[in-house]
Amino acid sequence: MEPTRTAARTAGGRRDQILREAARLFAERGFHGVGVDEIGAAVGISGPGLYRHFAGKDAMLAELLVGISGRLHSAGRMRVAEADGAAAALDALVRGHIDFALDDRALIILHDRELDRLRDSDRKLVRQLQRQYVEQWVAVVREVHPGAAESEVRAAVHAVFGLLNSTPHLGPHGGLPGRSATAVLLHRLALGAFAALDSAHNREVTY
Amino acid sequence: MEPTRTAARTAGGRRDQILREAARLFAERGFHGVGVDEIGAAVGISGPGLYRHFAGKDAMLAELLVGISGRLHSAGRMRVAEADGAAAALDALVRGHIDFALDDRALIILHDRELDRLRDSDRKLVRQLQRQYVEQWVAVVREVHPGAAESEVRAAVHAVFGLLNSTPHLGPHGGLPGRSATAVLLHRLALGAFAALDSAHNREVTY
DNA sequence: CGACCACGTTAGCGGTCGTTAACACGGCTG
DNA sequence: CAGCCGTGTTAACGACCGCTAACGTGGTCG
Repeated sequence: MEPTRTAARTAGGRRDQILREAARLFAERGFHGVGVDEIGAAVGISGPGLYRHFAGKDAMLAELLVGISGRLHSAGRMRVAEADGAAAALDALVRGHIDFALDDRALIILHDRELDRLRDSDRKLVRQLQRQYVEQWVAVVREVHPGAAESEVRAAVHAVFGLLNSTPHLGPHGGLPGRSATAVLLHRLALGAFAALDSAHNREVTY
Repeated sequence: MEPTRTAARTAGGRRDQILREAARLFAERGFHGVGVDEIGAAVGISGPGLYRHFAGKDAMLAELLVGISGRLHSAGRMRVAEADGAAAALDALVRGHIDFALDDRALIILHDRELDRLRDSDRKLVRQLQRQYVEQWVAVVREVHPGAAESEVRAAVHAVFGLLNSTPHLGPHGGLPGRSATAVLLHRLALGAFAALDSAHNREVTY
C-alpha cells in the first residue's frame, strides 16, 4: 500500500496494458498498419503519451518479441528438466507450446511475422532464443524417435510448430471446439505427426 | 510472331512479372512495408509506371490473393475428382498442397497474412474460396477417418495446413533437406497427424 | 508551502507514401 | 505521313505517421 509500490505497480501495469493492446493491434493489422494514436486510444491515452513509457513504436515490438521468445525458451527448459524421461519431456513441450498458442495468440502471430521489423541486435537475440528452443525440441524428439535423421527431425519440429500455431491464425471467430478440447486435439495431432517419423526408413514393416 | 500476339504476350508477361516481384516483396516485408517505388524498381520501371498495369497497390494484392485461393481450390477439386478412392484423394490433396507450399512460398505466406488488407468484396471472395477448399479436405478426411467428429476434423485440417505451410516461413536459408525429400517428409507428417484422429475415442485399443 | 516528478495533453515538424497530372516516345494503322 | 495507343518518365499534391517540443496538473516529500 506504500505509495512508491503502488506507483510502481501502476506504472508497470500501465506498461503491460500498453503491450497487451499493442500486441493485439499488431497481430490484427500488422506492425506498419497500426499507428501510435491507435495504440494510445486503446489504453485511454492519446498518441504521444506512449512515449512516457516506451522509447518508440519499435521498442514495443522488440519487448513483445524478446519477451515471448524468452518465455517459450525458459518454460521449455524448465519443463524438460522436470520431466521424467524423453517421452514425458516431449509431452510437456507439446503441452506447454499449446498453452502459449491458445493463451498468447497475438504474440504467437507476431513471433514469426514481424521479426524483420526489429533492430539488428534485437533480431539476433530473438533468433538465438528461437534456435535454442528448437534445439530443445530436436534433442527430445530425437530421443523419442531415434530412427530419423537430424535434418528430418528439425524440419519436423518446425512443421509441428506450424501445426500448433495454426489456431491463432483462425481468428477469434468460433467454429472450433472449446479450449481444452482443442488443446487435446492439437496434442494428439502433434504426437501423431512425430510418430510418422518412425515409419521413415522401414515402411510397411509393422503390418 | 504476329505483332498483336507478341504485344499481348509482352503485356501479360509484364503483369505477371510485376505480380511475382510484388508477391516476393510483400512476403518479405509485409504489404505496408513495401512501397510502389520498390516494386517498380524490382521490374526495371520506376514508381508510378505500375499504374499502367494495375489500378493501385491494393489491386496487386487482391489479384495475388484471389489467384492463389482460386488455384488451390480448383486444383484441389480436380485432384479429388481424378483420385480413385478417399485415401488416394487425400494423398493427392496433400501432394498438391505441398507443391503449392514449396513452389509458391511467397503466395502461401501472403495468403493468410495480408488477407485483411483487401477490399470487402475481394476479402469475401477469397474467404469463400478458402472455405470451399477446406470443405474439400474435410469431406475427404472424414471419409478416410470416419471416427472423428466434424469439428475435430475441421480443426485438424487447419492444423495440417499450418504444418504444410511451415516451410515457407523458414525463409530461403538452407538447413532443410532437398525439395523432394522435404516433400516426402511433409507428406508423411501430414498423414501421421490425420492418423492420430483415429485414436480419438478408443485409445489403446489396437495394442 | 514549494519543488519535484510521473504522467498526460496539444501543436507541429519532417519524412514517406500512394496516387495523379502532364509530358515523351516508339510502333502500328489508316 | 498523321495519328493513336501502349508504355514509360518526372513533378507534385495531399494524407498520414512517428516523434519531439512545450506546456499542464495532481500527488509526494523535504
